[in-house]
Amino acid sequence: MRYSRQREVIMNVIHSTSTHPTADWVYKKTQQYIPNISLGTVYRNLKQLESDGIIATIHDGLVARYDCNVEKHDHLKCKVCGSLTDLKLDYDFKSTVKRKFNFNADEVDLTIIGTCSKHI
Amino acid sequence: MRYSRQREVIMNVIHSTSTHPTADWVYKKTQQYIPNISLGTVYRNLKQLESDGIIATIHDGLVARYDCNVEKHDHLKCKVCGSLTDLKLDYDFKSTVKRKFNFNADEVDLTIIGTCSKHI
DNA sequence: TATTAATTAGTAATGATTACTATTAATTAT
DNA sequence: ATAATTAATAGTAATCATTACTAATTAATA
Repeated sequence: MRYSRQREVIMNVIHSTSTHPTADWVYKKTQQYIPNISLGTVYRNLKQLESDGIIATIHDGLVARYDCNVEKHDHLKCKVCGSLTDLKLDYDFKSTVKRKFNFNADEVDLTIIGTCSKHI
Repeated sequence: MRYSRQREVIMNVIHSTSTHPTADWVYKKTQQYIPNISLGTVYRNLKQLESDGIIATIHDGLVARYDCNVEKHDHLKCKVCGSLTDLKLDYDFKSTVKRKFNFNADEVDLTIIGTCSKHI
């Protein structure tokens, strides 16, 4: 993978926020630095950065969000404002599903849906 | 909500499988009974059945799947064949997130990704 | 049986994402 | 430093899942 200014800006934009932005949000933000950047370039680079393990993709309903936190973690999703917050829970389901289903678990995708502290 | 043959067939189709079908799969299946059924009708009814608590929607990556099992449960997703299997795990995260984040949890969306018994 | 309003088929529109192509630009060998 | 090579880009068209729209149909009801 060789250098491109577009990719560098995209990386910086993603690392500048913890809001788990969508591709469109990243696109609009990068346009502030490279006005004629293409949406396809954003998508291509996000995919590339993910496969290089530099960012992570979160499927939030029907849109993809991107996360610069690549360590395994879980999310809190607020029904009211739609915000997504990182958290790390403690669990170990691997042995359970191996025993009960002979299923080899690799990862756990866990989101808790509810109301965040701002809207209680 | 008043009776329609389309909705009845859609319900029967969903209850005839445990594969968590997509809207398109349901559409093709209902066409075997009502050849000129409209895809929009399928979507509208799936949404209606969900809001009546008769079926549940599962967001699998970027497509929606539908489940006649409306009791709270979790899923095993196989990376190889894409299959989705129901299971019920034991956990209680509500008190933890209330204490740590003052977050009011309503539901947990939990999927374990890995390899199912058929492909080990 | 006539009236009313929910439901439908068919089609167009939307929104997110991917594919395509000619051009540009980062690297590499000269 | 310059030319050759090829990854990456901008711009646009295409795709896929889903939703919106509208005139016609049909289940419930008075």
